[in-house]
Amino acid sequence: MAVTTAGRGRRRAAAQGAGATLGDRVDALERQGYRATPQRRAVLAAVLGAGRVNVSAEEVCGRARALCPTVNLATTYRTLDLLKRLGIVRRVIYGDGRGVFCANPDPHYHGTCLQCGTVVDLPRGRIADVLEREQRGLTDQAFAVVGHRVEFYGYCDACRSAGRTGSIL
Amino acid sequence: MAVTTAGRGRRRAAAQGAGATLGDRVDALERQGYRATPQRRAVLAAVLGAGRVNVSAEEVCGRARALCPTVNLATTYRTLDLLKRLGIVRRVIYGDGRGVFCANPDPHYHGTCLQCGTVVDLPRGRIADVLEREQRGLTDQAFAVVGHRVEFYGYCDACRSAGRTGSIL
DNA sequence: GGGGCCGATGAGAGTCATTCTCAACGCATT
DNA sequence: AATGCGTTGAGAATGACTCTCATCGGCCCC
Ligand SMILES: [Zn+2]
Ligand SMILES: [Zn+2]
Ligand SMILES: [Zn+2]
Ligand SMILES: [Zn+2]
Repeated sequence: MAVTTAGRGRRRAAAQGAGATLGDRVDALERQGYRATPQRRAVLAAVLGAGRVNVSAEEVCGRARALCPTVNLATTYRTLDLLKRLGIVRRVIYGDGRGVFCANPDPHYHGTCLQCGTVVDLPRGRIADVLEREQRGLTDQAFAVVGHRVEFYGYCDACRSAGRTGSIL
Repeated sequence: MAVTTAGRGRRRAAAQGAGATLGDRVDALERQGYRATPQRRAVLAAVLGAGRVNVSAEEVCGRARALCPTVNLATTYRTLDLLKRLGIVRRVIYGDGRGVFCANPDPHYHGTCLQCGTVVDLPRGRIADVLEREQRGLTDQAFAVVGHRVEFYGYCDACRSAGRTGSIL
């Protein structure tokens, strides 16, 4: 995959949602007044290309360097933070406090492997509305609940087939 | 509150659950072969005395020092980790990756204040079994789900009455 | 009632992810 | 060419947490 500067403004305006492409995110970036530098394109491509498995900032930086060798870890953090503010990526914290990044625009959950710490996307079921109903009842005079977050844990394919069932928690 | 060395072995054996006291935890500690040193008693008292609001290791250390001035931050971490292994405290990670400790033995949820980061205990509703049913359906060939964690977020009393509604996330 | 044993401790150094600082750079505008 | 400004790389700084190691304090045995 190569990162080019082509394509500005000649794509349909599918900025958000499941069908959004790399170019759409570049457009979104520029529409908000940010420059789509080679570094930012590379970070964007790296995090979008990670697929179902979520990636740490360091991994994103490594993948981005394959597309633009000058990408620096500080720039990676800066860009990921920018993308987070624009709603393009999510930052997920798992059990031991490390952060990973997810560019999946569809509503979904996250599952953390108890053995190796890998964080994968899981399809969304029908929990959300139950949780939303519940969270209204949780509000009392000491705390007003406005949202929630669910995290599942278990074992990834690699760890399961290797018979590893330890726990990092 | 003072931390004494008295009471070993002359309390009823209510080691776990809602009615457990400081002394019960001391017993549990010694029954497993660990010494109930003044430092450990102080850390235990500090984390038990925190109430509904969960506390960071540094806060625990500060509170513990009021009971035993020699308590060190390293000892606080060591003791909290020991208490976690014994099931006496829980470590909760909130949105920005910081850890807080909770000694509430009853099943309950945690709510994080989006403004100040305070983590409070919230009563458990009837979500748990819905989630457990759901998590079975989430298991596929790429990930085996074995558990889950829910975290609510909102605004604590202090921030609400001060009209602060920012977000640390 | 002194000596060894061993778990526990304090102080400080080390680690690791993340953030900050600052001089240099790219690129557009004059 | 000179100016301006958003962006960048390198490295220092931060902050939560962990590790190392010399020392401490009971405890058992003689
Ligand atoms: Zn995701
Ligand atoms: Zn795994
Ligand atoms: Zn709690
Ligand atoms: Zn608050």
